[in-house]
Amino acid sequence: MRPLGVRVDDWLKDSEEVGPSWLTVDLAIFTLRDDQLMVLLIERGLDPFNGMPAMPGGYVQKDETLRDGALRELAEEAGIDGSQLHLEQFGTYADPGRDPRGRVVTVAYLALGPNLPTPVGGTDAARAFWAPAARLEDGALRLAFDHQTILTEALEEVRRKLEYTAVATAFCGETFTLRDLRTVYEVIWGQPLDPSNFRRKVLNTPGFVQPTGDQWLPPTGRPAALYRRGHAWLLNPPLLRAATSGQRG
Amino acid sequence: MRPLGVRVDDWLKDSEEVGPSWLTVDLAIFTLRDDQLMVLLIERGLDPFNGMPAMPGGYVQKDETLRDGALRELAEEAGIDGSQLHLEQFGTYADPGRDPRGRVVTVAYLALGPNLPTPVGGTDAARAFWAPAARLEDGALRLAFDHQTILTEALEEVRRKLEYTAVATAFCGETFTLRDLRTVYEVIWGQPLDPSNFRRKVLNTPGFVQPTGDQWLPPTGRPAALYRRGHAWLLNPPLLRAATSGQRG
DNA sequence: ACACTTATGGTCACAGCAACCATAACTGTA
DNA sequence: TACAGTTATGGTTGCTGTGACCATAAGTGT
Repeated sequence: MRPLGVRVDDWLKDSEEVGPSWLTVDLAIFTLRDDQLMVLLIERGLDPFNGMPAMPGGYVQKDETLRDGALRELAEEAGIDGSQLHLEQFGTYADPGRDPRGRVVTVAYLALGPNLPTPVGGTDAARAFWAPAARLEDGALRLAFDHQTILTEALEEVRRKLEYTAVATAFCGETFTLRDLRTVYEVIWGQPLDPSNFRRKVLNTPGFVQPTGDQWLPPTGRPAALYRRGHAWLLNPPLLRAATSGQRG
Repeated sequence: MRPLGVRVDDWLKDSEEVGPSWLTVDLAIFTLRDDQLMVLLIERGLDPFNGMPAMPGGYVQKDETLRDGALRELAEEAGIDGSQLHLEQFGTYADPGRDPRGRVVTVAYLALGPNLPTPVGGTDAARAFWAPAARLEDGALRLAFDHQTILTEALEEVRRKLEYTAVATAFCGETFTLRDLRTVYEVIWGQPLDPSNFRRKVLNTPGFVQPTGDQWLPPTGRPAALYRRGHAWLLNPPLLRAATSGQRG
C-alpha cells in the first residue's frame, strides 16, 4: 500500500481516531418500461457479495466531481448516456459496518430517464438488468451492502418529488403527450388519475410543460398535442396525490 | 504517514485513478434569536483559511456514524446538546478543489433549534458566534472553503421545507403558542402572515400540532393556548407561501 | 371604567379541485 | 357511407380551502 498523498492537520496526524475512507457513488436508476417502474441492478462480479444484485456504482476517481463520477459509472456499468437524463444527489451513506472492506462512503444519486435501453454488460458488473421497483418493498429481493435501504429511500424520494417538482417529465422523452405524463404519475403512485382533471392541473401550473405545436397520432383515437418540459422545477401549486387512505401527515 | 488500514478491490489496488479521502461533517446550525434567523459560524483556528469564518464541523472518526459525528461536533464546537434539536443530512460536497489539503468529502447537516445559547468557545474553533442568516445572501460575508455555497443551499432548503414539512416546530421549544410558530414562518419567509388564517391552516392540518391544555400568559393581551409537536412530518395540505412576486415554479 | 394588546373565532367572495358529462377527431369495420 | 370503438379535449357542478377582513374574548395597565 502506498502512503497517502494528502496533507492533514497536525491534530489529525496525531490522532488514531480518524482514518482514510474510500469514496464511491451508487446509482438509483429508475425508468418506465411496459407501464412499470423499473430499477436497474447489476449482479456483482467481485467479493464481497459476489453474485448478489446491487446498485450500479463505483469508486470516485481523483480529481473527479461526484457528478462526473456518477455520469462515468452510468456509462460504464449501464451503458447509458447520462447527459440526457435527470441526475440528482439524494443521500450519503457511511455507516462503519456497511462495507466489510473498511470505511467506504457512498453518495447515492437518483437517475431518471425515459424508457432506457436494456443495459449491456458493463465493465465491472457481471450482468445488468431491470427489476420492477415494487420488488424493493415486498422483501422478495436481497441486495448487497445496504443497497436495499438506499433504493427504498430513493423510491420514496421519487414518489414525494413527483408531487412538488416537475421531475415526472424526466421519465418522458424530449416531447410527450399529456397521456404520457399522466401515465408516469399513475404508474409511480399506483392509482389512476382523471385525464381531464390532470390536464387542467398541469396546464394551469405555469412552466410545467410547453406546447410544441406538433401532434402525435395514436394507433387509435384522437390525435394528442405534444409538449416539452417547461422551465419550472418547483410546482406551485403542487400536484398532490388524493389523500385517500393512510395518514395525511 | 501510516499505511491504510483497509482492504480494497484488486482493481482498485492496481489503479492510480482512485485515492483515499477524508470524511468530515459540517453543520448548518440555524436558530431564531431576536426575531432573526441566525446561523452559527466559527472562526477557524488552523490553516487553511486560518482566521476566517466557517461552518462548525470536523472529521468523522473511525467507527462513528455520520449522525454521531455530527452530534459530537455539535457538542465540541458549539457546546450544544444535539439530542434536543432537529438534525438532518442535506447534501454532500466533494469537489476535488474544495479543500487544499486533498480530497476532503464533507457531509452537510442541517441543525435547527429553538433560541440556542450563545456558544462557548469550542475545542478546535478559536471562537463561535451567531450571524444573521441574511448576511449569507447579500455577499457581505466571506467564508472558508465552499461554505458560502453550502450555507446558502441550506438556507434555501429550510425555506422550502417550511412549506411541506412540520420542520418549523424545530425552531420552537417543547411547548409553544401558535404565535411562536407563526413567528418562525414570518421570520424565515420574511413576510407577515394573517394570525387568523395561519391558525386555521395549522389546526386543520392533521398531526401538525397537539394542544397541551396549558396556557401561556403574555406580558399583555389574552392568554394563548400551548401546543406541542404533532406526529406528522409531511404536511398535507402544505402550508404554501403566498405566490406574490417572482416565478411560481 | 377605560384604552391597549393579543388570541381566538367567524364571514364572505373566490380559486382550485374531484367527479362527472359532452364533444372532437381519429381508427377500423360493416 | 354509416357506424361503433377509442382517445383527447373541453365544460359543468358542488365542495373545500384560502385570503382579506371584521368581531369578540381575555388579559394588561391607567
